[in-house]
Amino acid sequence: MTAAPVLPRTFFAREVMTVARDLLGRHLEHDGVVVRLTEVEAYAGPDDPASHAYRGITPRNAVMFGPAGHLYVYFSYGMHWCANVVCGPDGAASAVLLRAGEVVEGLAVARSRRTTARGDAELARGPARLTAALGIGREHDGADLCRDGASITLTPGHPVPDLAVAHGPRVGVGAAADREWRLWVTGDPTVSAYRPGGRRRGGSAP
DNA sequence: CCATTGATCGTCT
DNA sequence: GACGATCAATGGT
Repeated sequence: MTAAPVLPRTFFAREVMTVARDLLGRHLEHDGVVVRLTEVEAYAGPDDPASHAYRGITPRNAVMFGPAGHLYVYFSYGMHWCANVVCGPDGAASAVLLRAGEVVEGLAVARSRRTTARGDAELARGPARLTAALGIGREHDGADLCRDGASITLTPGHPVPDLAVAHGPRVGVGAAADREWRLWVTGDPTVSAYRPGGRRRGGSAP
């Protein structure tokens, strides 16, 4: 498909917010579908209460503690997969959650993987929808995006100017709500809806 | 358009 | 045993 160059590992081995900002507008490709990233969220390592790395290394989050440029894929709410790109120096355990994008190639394939989508803007609008549209799942946890011949690749795409980048608190996150580490392309219809963090519903019936 | 709720299970306490 | 970095369906304004 696209013959665009893959991003070098040095791109990912920088401070997590810097990488998150630079990921906007870039293209993520896998198995016949290309998505232009429109929304991302930064998560730091053990010092970030909202991060999966907050309580140290476990079997699930082990990839976060490894080298930058690998995919950290986790299982969410018993039915969805979400994908992060590991960032920063090795061991920093920081990562960027890929929250949403616009399908720019492979529309027919993406539609077949997302039959409940109401329109094309909804195909990859949300972290689990994005992985579904691209066909990314558990087998891609730890995938190296920088290796030559990688099945999942991040390519330059089209840069987004500073004026078009908005930021705010992370979606569905209660802890560290003051860190406005969610970045998105202003006004883009493929950006997901905001939902505040905190716990839903309280009581078990007596 | 907005708010609420069930689905469903790996992970960590 | 409780809790999610979520989604889709439902019912109301």
